[in-house]
Amino acid sequence: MTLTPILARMSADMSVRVRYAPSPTGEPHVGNIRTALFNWLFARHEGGAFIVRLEDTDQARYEEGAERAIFESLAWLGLDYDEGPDPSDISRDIGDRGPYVQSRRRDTYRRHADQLIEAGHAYRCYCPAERLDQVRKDLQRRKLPPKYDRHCRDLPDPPGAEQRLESEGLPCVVRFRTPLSGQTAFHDLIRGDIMFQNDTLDDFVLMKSDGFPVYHLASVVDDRLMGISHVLRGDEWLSSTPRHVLLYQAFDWEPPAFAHLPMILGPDRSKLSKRHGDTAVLEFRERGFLPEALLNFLGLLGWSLDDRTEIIDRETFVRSFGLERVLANPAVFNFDKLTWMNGVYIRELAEEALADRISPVLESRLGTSVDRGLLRRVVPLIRERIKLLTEAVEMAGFFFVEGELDYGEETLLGKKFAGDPGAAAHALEAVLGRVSALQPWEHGALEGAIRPLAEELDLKTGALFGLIRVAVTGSTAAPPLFETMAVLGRERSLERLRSALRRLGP
RNA sequence: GCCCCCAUAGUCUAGCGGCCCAGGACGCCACCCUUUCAAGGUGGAGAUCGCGGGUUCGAAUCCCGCUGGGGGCACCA
Repeated sequence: MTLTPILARMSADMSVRVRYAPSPTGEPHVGNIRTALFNWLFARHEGGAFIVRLEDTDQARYEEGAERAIFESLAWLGLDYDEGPDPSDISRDIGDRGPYVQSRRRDTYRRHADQLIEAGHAYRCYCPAERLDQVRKDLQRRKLPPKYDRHCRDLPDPPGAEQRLESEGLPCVVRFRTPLSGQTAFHDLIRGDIMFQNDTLDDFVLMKSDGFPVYHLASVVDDRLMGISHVLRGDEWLSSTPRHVLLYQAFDWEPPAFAHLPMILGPDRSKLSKRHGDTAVLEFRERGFLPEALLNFLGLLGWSLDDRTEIIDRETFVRSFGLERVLANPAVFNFDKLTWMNGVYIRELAEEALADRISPVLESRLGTSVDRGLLRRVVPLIRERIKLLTEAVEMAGFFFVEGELDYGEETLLGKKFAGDPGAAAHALEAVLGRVSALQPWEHGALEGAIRPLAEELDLKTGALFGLIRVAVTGSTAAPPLFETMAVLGRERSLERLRSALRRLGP
């Protein structure tokens, strides 16, 4: 009876707890969400908890609506979390180790900063920004590392000096008193043992003058208070990890396990960012990517199942994922491969399911409502022809629009009838004559009626079919002709053939 | 400038001392299928495993150096 809570606590302490800690400074991009994915996979594989924490301690960089984009990106990819802000109301929490929004934890950070000051691990710094800039510039000009010169580290001794400065209204920051010598080492689950000389570090800021903490303090305090067992984050954090380890030591806390994930690079091999184009997660949704395809692709950036498996579903990922197979080297985001993979997923989707995905895309792009029955018949014609949902617009939009199609005479005539509109008109008339009263109006009958016509007109089948194709679809690339005409229906097909004829003039 | 990380084809990767004069995938090329476009099938080009030293009977695999690339060095995260 007394054992139960102890055992429960022990297993809770030993269980895996990981977090995704984005800051609401914009829409999450794919590199960022890959970190979320690996955290999620690790948590799910280990049967641990996946926690989301909003790191909104930079008022200047805050962007309106960023939280919504974060939650939407996670939801779109199906990365559910166990603890974090309530997406429907950020002022509320899911889970009992919150708040999960750092701006609501300010007194916690203040308390911990004070604690460090009292213990002699931190101090107040009154240097104005201009002085810091000056110092930094000087050092850079002298080709020296741009570090804070520790001007306030040991301020004039008279007791009360600090208070005096404060009462004079001087703003101050709190800095960490970094050891001047020695080294700080830690183990990275992906890279092994890493060591830094303390004298290469400087007295970094813990609390800003606006009362907000800086990342280093906030994340360490939160990771500790939230019971984070493993910190899986991007490689760009590797060089600030010694600072974090030093903080854990100053607090006399056991640090979590660290694993620095390889970064995702743009085509120019620099860290992926907005300037590489459309890298925002939700932008991929706009462009017609399937979340399961993006997830599959991202899961394979820096991790692999074996030497040949490319298509991996969510369950297999969860079952197989492990840090042992995470690579240390960065990966360039290969857009072509993602697009190919998206095509694979589209083809694997059941027709009904694919119709569900395509319908809203068509409706928003075409600006009309899409008839479900018609769409259901169109899907089998295009599913092997599109790699992106948005391609359904070009490939099959003509099924859903009324009125004249938008194409020019040059397209209609193509190479085969170039300069000879008379012959094209003649062929179209022949087709109309042959097909107007055709019974039944279906694929086989249409082909049976039109194919022989080519020979009768002394035309290549390709030439005749091509002409009809443009007339009926408005494009030279479309689904198979007779199926298309069958689905489009007699009236609309004939109408479009007549329209093409009219364009060729008398 | 200093610190740290990384290094197999254009790209993503397999490889953890002999099975590899290196396997898979995207992309590319050719052919087949074919009414266009795709999808599919077959075949192909493409890597002196960044370079140089070691260790070892034997190295893509271990060690060292170099070079190259990336990241960090804010009152940003």
